[in-house]
Amino acid sequence: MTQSFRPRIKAPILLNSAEAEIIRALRRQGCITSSDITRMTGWSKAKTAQDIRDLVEKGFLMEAGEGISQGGRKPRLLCINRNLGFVVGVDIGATSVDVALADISGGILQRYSEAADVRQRPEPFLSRCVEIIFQLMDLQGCRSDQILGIGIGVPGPVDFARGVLVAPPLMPDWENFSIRGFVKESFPNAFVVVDNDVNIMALGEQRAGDGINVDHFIFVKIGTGIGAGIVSNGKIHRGSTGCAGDIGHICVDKNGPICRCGNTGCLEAMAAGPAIAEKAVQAALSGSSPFLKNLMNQNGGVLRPEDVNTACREGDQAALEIIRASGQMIGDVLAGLVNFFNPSHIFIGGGIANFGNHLLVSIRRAVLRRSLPLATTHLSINFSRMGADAGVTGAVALALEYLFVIEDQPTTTI
Amino acid sequence: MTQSFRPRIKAPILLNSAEAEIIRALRRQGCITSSDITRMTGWSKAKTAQDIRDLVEKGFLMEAGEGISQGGRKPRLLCINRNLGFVVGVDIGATSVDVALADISGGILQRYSEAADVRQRPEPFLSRCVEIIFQLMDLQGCRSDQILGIGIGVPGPVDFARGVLVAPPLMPDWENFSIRGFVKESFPNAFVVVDNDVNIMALGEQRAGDGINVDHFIFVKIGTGIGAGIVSNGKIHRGSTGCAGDIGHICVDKNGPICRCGNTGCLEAMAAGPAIAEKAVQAALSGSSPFLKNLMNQNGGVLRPEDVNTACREGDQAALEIIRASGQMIGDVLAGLVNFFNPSHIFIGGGIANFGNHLLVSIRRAVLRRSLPLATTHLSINFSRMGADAGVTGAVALALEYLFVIEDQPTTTI
DNA sequence: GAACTTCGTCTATTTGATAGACAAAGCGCT
DNA sequence: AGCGCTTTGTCTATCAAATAGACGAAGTTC
Repeated sequence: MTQSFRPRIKAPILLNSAEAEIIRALRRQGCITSSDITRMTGWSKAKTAQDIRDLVEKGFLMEAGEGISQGGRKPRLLCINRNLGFVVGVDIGATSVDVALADISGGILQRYSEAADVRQRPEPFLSRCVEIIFQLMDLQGCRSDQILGIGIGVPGPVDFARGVLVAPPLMPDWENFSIRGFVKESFPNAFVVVDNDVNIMALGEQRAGDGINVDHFIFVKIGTGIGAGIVSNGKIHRGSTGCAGDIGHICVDKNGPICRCGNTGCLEAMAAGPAIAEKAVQAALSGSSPFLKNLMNQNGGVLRPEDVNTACREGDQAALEIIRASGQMIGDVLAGLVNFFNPSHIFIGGGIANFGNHLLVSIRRAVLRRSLPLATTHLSINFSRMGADAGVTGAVALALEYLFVIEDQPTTTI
Repeated sequence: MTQSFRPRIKAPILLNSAEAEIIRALRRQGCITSSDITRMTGWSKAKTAQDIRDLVEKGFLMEAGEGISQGGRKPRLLCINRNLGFVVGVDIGATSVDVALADISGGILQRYSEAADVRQRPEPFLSRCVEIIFQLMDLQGCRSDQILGIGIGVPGPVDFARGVLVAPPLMPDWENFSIRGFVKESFPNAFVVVDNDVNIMALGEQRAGDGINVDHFIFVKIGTGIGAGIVSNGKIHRGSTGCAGDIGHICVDKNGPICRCGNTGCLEAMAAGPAIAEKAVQAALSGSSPFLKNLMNQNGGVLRPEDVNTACREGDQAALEIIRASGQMIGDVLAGLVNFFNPSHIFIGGGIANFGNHLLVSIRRAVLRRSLPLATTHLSINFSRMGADAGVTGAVALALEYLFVIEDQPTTTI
């Protein structure tokens, strides 16, 4: 054996249920011994040993030295073969792109973010993404054919089965463009999955955040737009055409302003980032907030949503009022969704997530006032603690979910 | 063998996945041959024959004569042993109770409805239900120990795991009362499952109505109250505390009337049966509807929601307006839920379901106006065609779902 | 150093499924 | 009626997967 062992693997990776169980245990625990598996699965020692031998032979597992003795002979440790392959998570936002390179068990190895404008055509945008991926691969010493899965989150309605955007308001040029096809040209061995950005954030929260082991939750992203990722019975709910969670265009006030969707008084038009900035400009111009006026002059006549937050921290009353109003409108909509969906957790993320407690308190108050007691007694509403990581973590998780496919799934209901 | 074969079975019935597959095939097709099973499962003839022998021995299957030849030897037909046991479905409404006795494959054998007042204490109410069940059993010649499963739907929020009502507005005396424990005293062999009435209607629509093979839908019941049964990824979504679907208390107008829940402008307070009747009384008194005034005098000063429907059919403009207003409010709420949940179907049932097209058109129009195009292009909004059957059919399906338990479910995700 | 544990391998055995031979039963054509 | 062909159902030999348990290697504890 003159050359190091490097099996050629192609996605998707088919596993039988026994193999899946072993790999799942390894993902959770990192390192594990053969008799650990025997104990947790109830299999005989021989079967466990045989399955492990097979997985090692196929290149999924490798030995990792000896463990500590439990009062007898030292066990041999097993871990996932991190050189088998890699997965990539891409989180495309309206104004930025986040890329992560991860090993096959979901551990992030390299990470990179940069500003980007999603309104350009998909080809140059995605070419730049691919370039970033190659740079991260170089840093890690990873070849193109070792990329086995790529998960991509995009800020618009996705037809999940086809992997294309349908009528995306932010990025009209992307409509029906095959993101999967374009990316796959550079990574022939990879399985490419495209999903809505909020869905991947929800997935990230479920896999690596506070949403772990939570059966029913809603991840609300508040930024330029407002959207929700939904988890029902432990699974992402995408809806019949894949556009579930589009709560930004729920009506809060029939007599409200006109939204870019054409309707009046949509939540997004009244409570999202641009609306907050617009209200701030008005407060500055009307003189009700000297602080904002000052900030606006410094910024060259423009105010961003973050400026309202800054003003609020400095004790500016008008800014506080703007944030409270936003929180209340969001809370009013969430109250209805809590009655309908009865989640145990609501996680709030996106650019607004660092707006601190004033926003959160307003949201909570509105939800508690308008939801049924049975639905709110055990309801937790909090900012996601994952920050910008939720997106890429979820994109990596999405890639992994579709990279490993379990064969022979028997019928689950009668 | 002097006595006919009657095995003693106790719920829940444990099946392995092969047995489950056979029984599922039999449920669908009614009668089936051994080689049919071979073809649809891909198993060898020997395995199929062996499994069938086992199921016949256990009493689940029985032979049903010979089938027609396919060009060779005649096959022996197999069917489910209908004498093995029975299940019961009970649909408790606010003012009525529906009971059905069904065989083990869900076919309804006997059915009975009567008026009942759910506001009384649970013991006498449920005693009457048990009495009805025994009467249906007598008609069918079925013994008490042959009842293997009982599904019960109740009009209020149910803690599904415990099988008790939690803070039910319609039936406060039932709070925390163990329906399961009470019913099980009369049917020691039965597995008793209690669920919300709207959930069982959704289940009925899914199993025996137009919801078959529909992954994501909402069943909306409009009657004295308004509630929704939710199916996500083909499964009932009950939410974290089991009260999902309580859409009757979503706000439609902050300045609206006070609801019994204490809030203002709830959908239920403005668009459900009592609100319709109340508006009709006002229309009668104000003189805007001579027809309703006439009807009210005939009824002794009282108007029911059905009277508005009658008036509308006769061309009464005020009644039409009342119905349209209700439909619009319901549609406005559903529009938000369509954006959030993206179902492919909405089924409308309950006492209002025979209000005809005016209501439906108003609902559809409101939903289409306020929902996103991607969510509505393939959305169907229709009355449930099951009428009063949805409840009991679903209750029977619920009982069956928990009566048969498939062992050794392997992990489905990695 | 003796007694007891744990770990990992190996063998004999059991269990479950398969392939394919074969007989029974039926159809269609001459 | 007879012949060839098909389908059905049973039986047997065989293969594959999992188990139990023996056994030696390697460690710990007293």
